[in-house]
Amino acid sequence: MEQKLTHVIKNLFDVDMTVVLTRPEPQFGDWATNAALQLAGRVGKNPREIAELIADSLRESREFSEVSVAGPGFINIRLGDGTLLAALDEVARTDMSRVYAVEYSCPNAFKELHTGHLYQTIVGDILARLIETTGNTVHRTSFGGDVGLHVAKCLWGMVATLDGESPEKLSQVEETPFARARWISECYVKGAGAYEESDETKAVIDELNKTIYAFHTDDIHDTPLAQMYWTTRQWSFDYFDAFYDLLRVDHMRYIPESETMPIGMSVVREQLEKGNLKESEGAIVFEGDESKHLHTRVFVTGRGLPTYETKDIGVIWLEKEAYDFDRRVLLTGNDQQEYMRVVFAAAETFRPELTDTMTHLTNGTVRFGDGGKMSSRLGNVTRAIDVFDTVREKVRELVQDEALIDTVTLGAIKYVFAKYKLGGDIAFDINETVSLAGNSGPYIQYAHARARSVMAKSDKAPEMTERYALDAGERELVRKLGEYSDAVLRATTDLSSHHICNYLFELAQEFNRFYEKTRVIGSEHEAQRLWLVGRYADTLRDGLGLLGIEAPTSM
RNA sequence: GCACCCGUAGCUCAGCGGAUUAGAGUACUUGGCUUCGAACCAAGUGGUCGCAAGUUCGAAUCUUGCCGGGUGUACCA
Repeated sequence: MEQKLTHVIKNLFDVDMTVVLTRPEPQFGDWATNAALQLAGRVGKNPREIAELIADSLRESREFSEVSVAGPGFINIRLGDGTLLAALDEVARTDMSRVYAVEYSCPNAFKELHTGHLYQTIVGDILARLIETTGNTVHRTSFGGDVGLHVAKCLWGMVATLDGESPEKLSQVEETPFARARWISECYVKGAGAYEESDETKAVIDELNKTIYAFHTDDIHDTPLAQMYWTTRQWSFDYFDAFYDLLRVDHMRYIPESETMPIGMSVVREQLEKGNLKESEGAIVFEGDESKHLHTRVFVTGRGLPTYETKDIGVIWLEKEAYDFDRRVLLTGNDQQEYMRVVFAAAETFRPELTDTMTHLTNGTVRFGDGGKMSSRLGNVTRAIDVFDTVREKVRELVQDEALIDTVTLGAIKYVFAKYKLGGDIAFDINETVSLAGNSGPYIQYAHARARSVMAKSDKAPEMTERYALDAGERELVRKLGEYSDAVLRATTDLSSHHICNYLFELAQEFNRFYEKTRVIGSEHEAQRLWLVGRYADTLRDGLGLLGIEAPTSM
């Protein structure tokens, strides 16, 4: 389409321009362009005049059933039914064939996943899939701390809880990944409290912190404390996997801090020698550039300990080594935006080939609705599992089939996180999330199931030919179906899933309008209409699939 | 102080490579199921797109300045 218009314009006015086509209101046509208005200045003619010339030229083609000029000079184009139907099979996806590292979720070991992780895991999973569908290779990674003060507090809490450095007593803890994570979390709370309360304990925990580092640097596995550490560390990893299974998302490679730290440290030593890092007040820092609004950040503290900057550099190096990525996409909370700018700037200084290969996306925080009854019951929920369980309880009231409860629960949760543009805070209203009405996951799932059920009721074979004359309702539906690839393209180029949600919802509404006034089964056009219903159901299924949401055939 | 993000209907949000009459959901009002799944559909109420200038034939969209909210700003992550 665009090319055809570009060609026409070139012929008429000898001007090269990229024509932008938009989807206007149905009353205007299937496509519209304001090219004539843009040309007016360059050609020195009245825009309506230009538009008429272009329109005349387009009218010669059989593809268009109607070309009109409206308003100040818009060209509205209506396609012939055959062309409209044929366009459904045109896929506007580009094969990029690049290698991507996509990093998201990033929970710390020895802690439970909270709401932010839930949001980020789901969004990250969708982003990775979107990148993959455009023909790229994707390596999913997640990065978190398995060493550090939070681990020391936790380990101290374990010792206190078990009344000694007794790894054998760990068998007292209930043997499921979630129960173990819960227990570890309780130990952390105990340790964190003790750390604040007494200076003596604080000193002990600080010492413990060093001991834990030594478990890695000196490869210590046999002391009772080391056994406790390595065992519960593995519990943490098992818990992450269990959670990702529960969410039915792809697993990512978990890269623990202990692994990136030595890499980061060696980069720091190397860059200190090259002069890219400087010593300042006893610390090793990357000096910011005022003109670029980059602030100075510490890479190694005055006490010789690496900061997260160093560990993050380590992750980048490790991923580059492991995957030789062409591009790297990182998803974090938006509080890390400025911090990451500095890390990226440092990475690009150290290794210029990385310049412009890394993208940092940020997500806002999940806010819970206030005022509603359900939200007050949720209270100050921050654990991911609590959100999951609460939504599941609500779904249980509405879905009878036990086997579908998790599917619908995940449909609701994933959709509500996917439907917002990335970046802003999102309001999480429990009632709206599980509501099967409105722009929600279950609404789309239900719409799909309903369409499949209509299909199942007929014994005729769906059939469509390009010569079939569409009636008004059918035509609207076909037009909307044709916008699917646009929505996917927008989502992949913007790396934002909300375009898909908006589209799927609009499509479902369009279908419901069609279905309301059009008889399918028993109609003389049954075969063609079944074909449309099938096409519609497939589109819903594929779109939900991109969002990582299953589309059951009945519910 | 400086930097970044945000400000669109009562609420939650799309739209922002300028363009035909600013859209959805929700809430509220009304109408529609003895016929394919009404978790639906139709109609209505509701907005000086934070404010003010500027660029343009044309600005929610681009520029600048304000106001308001959030976040970050050297040894935490």
